[in-house]
Amino acid sequence: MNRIKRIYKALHSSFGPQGWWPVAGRYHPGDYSYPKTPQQQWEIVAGAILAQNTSWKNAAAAIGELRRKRKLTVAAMAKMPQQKLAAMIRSSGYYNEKAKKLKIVAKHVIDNYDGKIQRLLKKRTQQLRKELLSLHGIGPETADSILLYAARKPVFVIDAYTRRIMQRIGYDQHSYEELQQLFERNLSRSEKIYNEFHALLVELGKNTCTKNNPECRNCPLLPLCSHGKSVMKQKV
DNA sequence: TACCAGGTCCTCG
DNA sequence: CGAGGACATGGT
Repeated sequence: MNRIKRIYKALHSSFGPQGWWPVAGRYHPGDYSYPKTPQQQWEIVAGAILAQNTSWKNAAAAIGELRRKRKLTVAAMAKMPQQKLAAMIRSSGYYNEKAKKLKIVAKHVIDNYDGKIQRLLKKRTQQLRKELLSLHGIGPETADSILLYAARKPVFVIDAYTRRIMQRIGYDQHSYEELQQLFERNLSRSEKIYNEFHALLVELGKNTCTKNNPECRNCPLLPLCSHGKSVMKQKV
């Protein structure tokens, strides 16, 4: 078994299934049947934008507010005044930028897919990826999150946690594409595995492999990590 | 008080 | 290319 697979196995054994992406307000561990509806697909697309460089808690509060006000739909966001939308998603931070981005994507779906998000998400993976990246406000991580979690395509998502963890373990890849290829080349092309793996990396990055003072003592990757080993050696 | 959090865009060398 | 700044709230 290669090193990447060993990392996955160690994380999965330690943490168990994560149940990403949170849909309908909660996680669904071990249940890969989401999203079940276009409404839920859009919830993931919007969530991916709202979560940009922000804690999930803050993004989730914005999603909750949109749901409460019945604005968590393509049609509602496309026609709502940007300023009004911005006020509703205030908790997610960068609310003016994000309101603009949400409207751009919603309008794109209205103008090109009759407002049906499922039509957009049904396109072939690479074509869809390019189309998403062409929209202002959707970069590689957001595009790949949409591909993996909303469209359920086998695309590995790279985020800040993944970068930090892989760098500490000892990998020298640094660009988005390099890291993505590292994972995709060493794993079966499986949407479920990519889904769980990314979620597990986030779990590790949030609670153990933190930016400052990582808890290497309790890290399931300690035997596989160059940083962890040197830290533990010094501790003695 | 600072720093961090499930990025992206723009500008400048 | 890569570095640096702007965008902004809520938790510790």
